[in-house]
Amino acid sequence: MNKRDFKDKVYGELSKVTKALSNPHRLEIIDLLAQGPFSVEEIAHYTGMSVANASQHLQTLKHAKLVKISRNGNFIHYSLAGESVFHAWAGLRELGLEYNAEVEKVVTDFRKGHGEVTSVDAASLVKKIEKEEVILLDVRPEEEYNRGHIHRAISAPVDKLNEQLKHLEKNKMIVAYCRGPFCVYADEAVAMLKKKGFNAVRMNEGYPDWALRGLPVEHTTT
Amino acid sequence: MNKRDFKDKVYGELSKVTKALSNPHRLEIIDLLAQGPFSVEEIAHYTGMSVANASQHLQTLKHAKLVKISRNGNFIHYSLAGESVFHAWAGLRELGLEYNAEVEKVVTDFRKGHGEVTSVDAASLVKKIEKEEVILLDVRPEEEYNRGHIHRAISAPVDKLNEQLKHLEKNKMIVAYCRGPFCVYADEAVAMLKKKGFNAVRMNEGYPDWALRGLPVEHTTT
DNA sequence: AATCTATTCAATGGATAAATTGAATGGTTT
DNA sequence: AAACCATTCAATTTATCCATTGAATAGATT
Repeated sequence: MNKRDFKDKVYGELSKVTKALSNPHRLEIIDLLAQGPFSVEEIAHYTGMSVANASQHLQTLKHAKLVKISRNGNFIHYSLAGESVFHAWAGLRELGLEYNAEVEKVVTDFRKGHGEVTSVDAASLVKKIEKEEVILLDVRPEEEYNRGHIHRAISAPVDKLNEQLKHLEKNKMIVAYCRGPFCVYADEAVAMLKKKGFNAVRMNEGYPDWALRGLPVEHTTT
Repeated sequence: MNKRDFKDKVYGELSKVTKALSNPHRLEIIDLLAQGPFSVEEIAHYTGMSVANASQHLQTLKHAKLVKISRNGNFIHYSLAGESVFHAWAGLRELGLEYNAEVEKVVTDFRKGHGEVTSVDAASLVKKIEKEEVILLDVRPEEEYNRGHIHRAISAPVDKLNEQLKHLEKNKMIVAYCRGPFCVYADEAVAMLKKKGFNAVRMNEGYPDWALRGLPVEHTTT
């Protein structure tokens, strides 16, 4: 095998992976699967695709070795093939947020539309959370909280947040987090909390970012 | 802007970036530009494309904000738009090498074809290099060495390596590095050195990986 | 100002990707 | 074993991508 053939093969193989990542729906799927396993129907519903279409995209991701499957009764659950898939996704996310003004603009505009949602980063929160100087809310669906969440976080799915308001102290800062920087649950939660007079901000990083850095989490040992 | 529109916009914008990365030629260009700026003609020559075709791909990369240009006399030099482009590329590279058996197979097969080239990683070398227990050869074209290289590395372009052989000590281990894990210069150099009776290995990481980690380098201050 | 030259553009034809529809598959459960 | 259900496949249409060719552009040099 000569030099040129080698290069063609290497970059060709790698481009199979990047090709699988070159579609908005598939990126959304990757971002979702970073939370854990989901069935095809759940994925289709969450991403607003038809089941057949979602299935096709999942096949594409599977052939690129980006996701893997596991059967669970009648359902097939898809999840990321490994840690470096999330790692690579995080790299692309960062690239988008740092160098593509469009992406950043869309995100900040959306947050302004929700009443100036301000965000904080994980690093500045670790100690405050441990000392219980802030209240940490996990506003993802309860199912995802149960799979794993940040240490000391309280489950408060955004659509059931109303019921929990009375148990929250008004004088403590409230930090809401969800799936990641593009997840809107935290924005909705912060907007609602501020309307009710709470001092609330969102954390940019999601659960998977936190967990990958080895910061304290709680999860069911399986 | 509602939830769905927001997601469509965010993942849509991000997919423009991944789409730009979804072509083998463009990946090769990114990998090359990690070494520094190159003209269109140089890029075309190195990647074996026609100039017009290379230019088109470069336009694609430019629109995705992955590369930037700078004029230099009659030439336009392309380089990576920033550090997180290399970062994201490194993430994808790792993904390919870890989860895509094909990529790894191609690389190891190629090295076997060059007489069992063994490789070492940067971490294990830092101290040995500083103590001068090993000889470190930069086998990239001299031009790239001049732009920046690892501290204590000797420039020994693979096509001129022959002349330098007499100055090398036979009893020290020789480590060759080049552009990165997919760069073949180091393999060629190691194969040649071993044939002549030297104790040679290749380093997987290239100059940009080394520099990004903040390990000691020398470069022209511009 | 005219020429030179690296780079880009525009147009073409062939190849590949995406959403939709409806049918098929293959484990589960009754 | 039959019925069921989540998922996948096959076929179609539409849209987008890629390499090639030859012409155009826009800085730099003379």
